[in-house]
Amino acid sequence: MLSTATPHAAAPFNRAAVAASWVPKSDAAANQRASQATSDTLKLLGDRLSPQRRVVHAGDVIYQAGERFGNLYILNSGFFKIVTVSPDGREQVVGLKFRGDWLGFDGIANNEYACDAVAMDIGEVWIVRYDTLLAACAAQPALLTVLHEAMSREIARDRDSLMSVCTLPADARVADFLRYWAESLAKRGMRTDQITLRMTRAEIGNYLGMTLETVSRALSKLARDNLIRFVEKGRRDIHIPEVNALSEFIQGCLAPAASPVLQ
Amino acid sequence: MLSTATPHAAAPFNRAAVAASWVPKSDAAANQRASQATSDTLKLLGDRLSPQRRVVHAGDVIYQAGERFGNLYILNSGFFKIVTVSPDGREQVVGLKFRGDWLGFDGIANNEYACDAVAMDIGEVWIVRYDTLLAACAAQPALLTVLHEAMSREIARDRDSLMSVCTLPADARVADFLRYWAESLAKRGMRTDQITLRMTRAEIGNYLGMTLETVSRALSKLARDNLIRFVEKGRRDIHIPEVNALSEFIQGCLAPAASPVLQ
DNA sequence: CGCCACTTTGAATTAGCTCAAATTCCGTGG
DNA sequence: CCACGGAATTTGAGCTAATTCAAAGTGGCG
Repeated sequence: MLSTATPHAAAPFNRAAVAASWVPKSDAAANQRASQATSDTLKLLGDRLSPQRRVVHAGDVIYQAGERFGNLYILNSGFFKIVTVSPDGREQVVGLKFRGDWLGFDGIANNEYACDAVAMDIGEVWIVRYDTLLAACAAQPALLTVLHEAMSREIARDRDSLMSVCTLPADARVADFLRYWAESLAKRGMRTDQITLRMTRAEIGNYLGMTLETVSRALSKLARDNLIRFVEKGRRDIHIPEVNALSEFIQGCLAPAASPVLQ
Repeated sequence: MLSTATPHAAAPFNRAAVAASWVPKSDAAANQRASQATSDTLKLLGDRLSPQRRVVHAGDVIYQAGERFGNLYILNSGFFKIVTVSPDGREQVVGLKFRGDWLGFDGIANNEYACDAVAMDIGEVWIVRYDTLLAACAAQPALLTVLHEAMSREIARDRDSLMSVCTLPADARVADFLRYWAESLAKRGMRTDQITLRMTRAEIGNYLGMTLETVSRALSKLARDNLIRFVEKGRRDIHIPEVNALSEFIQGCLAPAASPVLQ
């Protein structure tokens, strides 16, 4: 029971083997609770901060790396990608943002934003001056709680991202990406059976650490296996009959030789 | 000047080509400022919170995934790794912590920790009850500033991690890992010419998304190129004559065919 | 001193990348 | 309304970086 090497990366610890073939199931009740929580939080923020609102269109840049920090942004609707550029010019999509997510936390530490926030669709962001927010938090502890929870969620999510990139083979990474997107929608009360990817294959590949061709091949494979279906013309709309099936597919990628019956 | 494909992953954007061969240099003055800032912050926290202190030894677990959240921890000395386990048993080192870093932010959102914090050496952590901290922050805005800066830094750092894994080939990833470690020490006023890795090759590989053999080969190559030197017996102590040379090496991995003179 | 975990190195294999070409989609202008 | 052109996507074929498997070497610690 020593480190059973995973397909993609070594597993240097001994605990991995424990949770054999348990597959996490999407929990409809939990999603509904989360959806309510998102709405409640947005209502709280809207009421207490009465923030400035801004309608954005695909491609709009809310803030850019290097720009002086001052505002945090709350995404009321639409989809954003977060992009960083290394000093030597490498670009990387490092995060995706959905309704209820905050943008701009990265700017607090050095008083300037560390990345770009780019809208991927029509949407609305709420603009909150950071110092105004802090003042409001002093009077309303509930606001501070909400703020910290948002930062905490972002930290936890970033780690999941790293885990996916480090431990999953390409096909599974794409499946996990779709699962994540669908779950994100489900947690916000949006329909999850049919999703519209607002990213090109190249962007998805960049986010997942693979080439656009590999993304395309992975999607084709998922379609062949009936885990997804391309809707109509255009390959941006994807029908996912059963989100849980994606999780099982990921499992299958990890333990290709394990027979579930024997042993 | 359209997307010049990077060796490891596609570059889906056009901005990448701009910053040609600019290599970020380690800035001694900035490091000294950062070191002072870390000390100042720790002093502030120590004075205002007079936190409970705990000495830890290598292998000690400060908190575990699933455990009820209640405390944040401030690392006064020593080194920690942050490990997450997916539901299906994949383990992943998702972060490294140094003096002045906080641990436990991931627990705020769901009121339970999402990962394990494991000491890699002897050290001391300061224990702060989260609600106590919030109360103190209400009276001392400086504390809140410090808290948010720490969370912000963690978010930014996690993104750098993802960028490294997604855009760099294996050798460069290892070089970047060493550079990151050395820089982290430098920013805290510790000597950086000779560092002691507290991780096995397997752990480093896990953190960087590659196998232990690949880590070993990459380190051997770096030693062959005189970018690092193994100190004495034992391959955990590494001498880095010139941290900036590591950055240049990373550059070289990215643009193997680019001649710096021509064009 | 000897065991055991860690590391190194080699050889063969393969997942994913690069390069290339064909196809589809969508916006634009005739 | 339809033709056209550029961008995105798909798919194939070969190649390469990194993995897997294997074996030998090394060091720390009881």
